[in-house]
Amino acid sequence: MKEASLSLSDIAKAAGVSTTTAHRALAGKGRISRATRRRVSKVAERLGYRPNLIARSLRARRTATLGVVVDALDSSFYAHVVEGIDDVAQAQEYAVLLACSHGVPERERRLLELLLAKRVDGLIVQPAGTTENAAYYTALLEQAVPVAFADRYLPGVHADSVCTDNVLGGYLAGRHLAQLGRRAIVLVAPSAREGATTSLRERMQGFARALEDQGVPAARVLGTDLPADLSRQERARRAVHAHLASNKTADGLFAVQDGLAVGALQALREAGAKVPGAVSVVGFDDEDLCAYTHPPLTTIHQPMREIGATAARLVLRRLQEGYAGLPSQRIGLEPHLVVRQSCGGGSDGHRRTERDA
Amino acid sequence: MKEASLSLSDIAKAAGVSTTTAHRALAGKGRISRATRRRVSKVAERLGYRPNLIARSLRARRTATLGVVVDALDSSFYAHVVEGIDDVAQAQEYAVLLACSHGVPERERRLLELLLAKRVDGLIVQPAGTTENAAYYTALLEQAVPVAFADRYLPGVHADSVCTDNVLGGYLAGRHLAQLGRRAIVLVAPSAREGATTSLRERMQGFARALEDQGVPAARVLGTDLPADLSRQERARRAVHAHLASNKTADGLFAVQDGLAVGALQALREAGAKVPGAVSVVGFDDEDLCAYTHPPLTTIHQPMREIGATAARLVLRRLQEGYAGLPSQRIGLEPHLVVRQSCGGGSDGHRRTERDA
DNA sequence: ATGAAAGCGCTAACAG
DNA sequence: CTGTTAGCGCTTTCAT
Repeated sequence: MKEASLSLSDIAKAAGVSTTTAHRALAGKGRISRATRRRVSKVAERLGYRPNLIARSLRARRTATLGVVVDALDSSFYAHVVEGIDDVAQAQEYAVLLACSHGVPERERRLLELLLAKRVDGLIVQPAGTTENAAYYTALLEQAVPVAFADRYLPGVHADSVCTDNVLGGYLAGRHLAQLGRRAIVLVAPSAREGATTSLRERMQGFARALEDQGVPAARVLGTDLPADLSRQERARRAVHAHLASNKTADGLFAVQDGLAVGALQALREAGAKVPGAVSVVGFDDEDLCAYTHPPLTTIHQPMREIGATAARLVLRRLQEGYAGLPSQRIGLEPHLVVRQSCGGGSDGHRRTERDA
Repeated sequence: MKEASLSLSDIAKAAGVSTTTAHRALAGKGRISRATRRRVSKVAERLGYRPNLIARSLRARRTATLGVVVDALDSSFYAHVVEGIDDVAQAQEYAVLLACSHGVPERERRLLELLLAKRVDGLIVQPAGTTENAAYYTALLEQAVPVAFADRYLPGVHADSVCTDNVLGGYLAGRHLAQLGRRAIVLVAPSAREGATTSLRERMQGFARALEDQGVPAARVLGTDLPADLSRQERARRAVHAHLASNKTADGLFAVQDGLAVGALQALREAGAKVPGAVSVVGFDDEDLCAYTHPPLTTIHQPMREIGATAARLVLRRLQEGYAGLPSQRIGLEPHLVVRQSCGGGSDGHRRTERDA
């Protein structure tokens, strides 16, 4: 068993030079003779020298590490976003410190403090809550910590952010239902906590505007009275059942998250309402499971990987170009409609996007 | 804008004490008067002092960080595993450095070297390949680096590992098909690369043994001749089509990964073979999408979160109890059969496990 | 109860 | 081309 890891000075000693020389040899810069360089390199290799990046970070005051805090990984949505981040980070030789906040603002703050104490160079976060941490983030920005929000943002906090253009996404959903001739349209509301986020609010706004533009009556909102702790699926299932039970009708339904759409589909099936014959259903996110629901779910696709990659690039840009001059930017990536079979019209099972249409 | 972050000595200065005293005040140990302690704490708080964990790590020779390398996050499987790791890590005040190897052994090694250079205290990895990195891992273990494999292991490498009991999982699948009266059973092979992993080999072994125990003819293996770069779904789809086209029959099918099962289901549907009427299909993993396939997929459930959590605990145990004495252990977590509707027999759509059955 | 000093491993400024 | 020295921020002797 080899002993504790070797330091530069061990290598230097073994090669019979000073640590500075050893450093220059391995870093490959500064004046150094070919010969010494090769000799030192060889010794380092032979001994299995592994530079101590902690020491380097202390000295350099940078860690080449990005901190990432997300709600959770259990929906394919954020897993893809993190992959996008990882891609960009690896390409630029950055590492990623990851933690899940489980949507709890206070926990998020605790995690951010930990990452910051570990001196990450920048932060990418899917912010939980709405106003709880706003002042905290503003303070971070004043300290010139590079922060990029992903998927959601906090109004009034001037950090960079990358989201899907949720207003547009909602609009596409609404227009699609309207153009299919649907007139009695309902919308399944998310939980109060999730519904307070910018992304979900914007989806609903865009949706409402589309109906208005198309001269369709505003959508009735379902499920606002349900308990907070239900799963998305169960929440939607109950909301739709309640609606149907009170003898109300619907020929179009928009769920602002795919998870809700799944529950709605289930309720509709249980109630004997044909989808898409009697009711057209549109979801939002385009999670992996959408291709497998009954019937396959027409939904609004978010470019998940791209969200992560763009957020990472935003942070790295600030790191590389210097923080000061750059104004914060809010980037909205373009969503598109994926037509499957839950709305009628797109009956062949092939995925079709707005562009093809 | 506040200036660059404060050090302990800044706090000390502001409080009119030595850095040693400031340290004792904040660390809350060593002899210190109540008064000084409170005073220093107050100053630190007021100034927004954030300890530099990099410096602490350099000094302490530990980082309170776990390194995690996985194939990818894009199937729900590994996303759940990472969540399990994160849970345990957070509970013990550890952070997680995450990177994706995309199944490439050499990239995996490069990432591990990076994490090690960053001086993570331990490693959790889903090892890519079979023998490519075996010597590398053995060397790491000799250097007393705590390594735990998750989901798969490398034969001959004596690291801790946590996997589903894949032999048992395969066995459950085989027995289920046999007990349903299926006799012409086929097995969809994974790609050569994935098929070389311990987990997939063991699934196939367990499956074969079950058929044998039940007196059912050995399964014909489909798709071994397909190109390497197909998606799982497409691979299975083609394999099944080819089988059917050559006028062979099958009344039972086992796919060693859910992704393959999805493609098989698709091919069967395209060919007009009723599932589960004419053919029973069993998958493996119990990914999120299984509940949504046509028909919902009966599959072998792996305790994903638990795999991650257990691997994390294994590494932490070595960290806390000291490395030396502990022999490596291979942990096999119990899988179970989840009966949905792709096999017949479980027709109510409710999820039923072996235990309930 | 408090402080001075050294050192973790690296890098850069400054000689020579 | 090479070496000496100092210091990143923290913790830990070892005094006082």
